[in-house]
Amino acid sequence: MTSSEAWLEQLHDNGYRITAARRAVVDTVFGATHSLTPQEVYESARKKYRALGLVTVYRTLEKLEELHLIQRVHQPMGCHAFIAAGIGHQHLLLCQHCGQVEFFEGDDLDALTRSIAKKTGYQIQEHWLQLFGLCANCR
Amino acid sequence: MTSSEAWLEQLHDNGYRITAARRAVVDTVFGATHSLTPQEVYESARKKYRALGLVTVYRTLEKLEELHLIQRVHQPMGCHAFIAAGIGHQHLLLCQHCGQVEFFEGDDLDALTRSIAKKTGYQIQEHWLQLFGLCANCR
DNA sequence: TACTAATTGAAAATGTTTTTCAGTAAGGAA
DNA sequence: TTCCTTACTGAAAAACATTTTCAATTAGTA
Repeated sequence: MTSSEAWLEQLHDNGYRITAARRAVVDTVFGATHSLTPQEVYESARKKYRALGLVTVYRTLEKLEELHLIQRVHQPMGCHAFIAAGIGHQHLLLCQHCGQVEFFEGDDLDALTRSIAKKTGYQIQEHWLQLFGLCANCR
Repeated sequence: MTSSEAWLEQLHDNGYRITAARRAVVDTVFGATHSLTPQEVYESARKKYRALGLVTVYRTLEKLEELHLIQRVHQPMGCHAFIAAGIGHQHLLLCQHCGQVEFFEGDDLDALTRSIAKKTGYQIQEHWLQLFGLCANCR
């Protein structure tokens, strides 16, 4: 089941209720190919559910992030946008022109990590890797 | 010359004036081993120059960033802190316990980049890599 | 030393996110 | 179905963060 219904089910399974407001937010963020700020989610989701309040957008995004269904996207211009989360260990690839977001996996940073750990004395626990460029359409 | 004087000189060379307020901010950020938010810079720099205003901190950080003397640090908890910039192509290593920031270089992501470019059709132009862990003292 | 334009801090304005609150409604239990 | 508890809602207010405005000050050159 790969649809926004699965997200709603996840919310329900975690004791959260399914409401019209949440449906609108979930439908908006699920399957978006660009990252969206709370304000952008609000504007878009309100087309589906007119009475939606911005506060509910913040609250719903918070819960979706907590359940790892969405994740924050970090960019030079700002870090307030969200995108549906990748599954497992994945990294982001961002188009600098149109803003499209893609995931990729298969980075092997073990050698690098070991080398840095040895050099610095750090015990490395996590890494962030993000690529920026131009997507097939924009190049 | 590796001192905060060099930063002041850079400011001067770019047509900015050197003032007591700027000295206090520069002295605070230069050589800090942890990233600092504007508020933290303000609190610390005010010990050196009591009359300093928060607005001037924002304005000075803006100029230092513009001259690539400092850079923004992105973290899960927030992206509003700054640290003295690395020289050339360097990446960040952050201690999750004490917040210490270190730089490292020598990442070779060419193979990965080429592979992702081929797979996705992207023309990759830039990358962000950041490692998180525990520093020698905190582990 | 004098002058001009950049810089200053305070206050106001703007923008974003969180909290408060009273009314509403989801969804399990009967 | 109906009832009941409790989560959820939007609006307004509050809390924060950042930027703009402005009149007074001061750096740095002529």
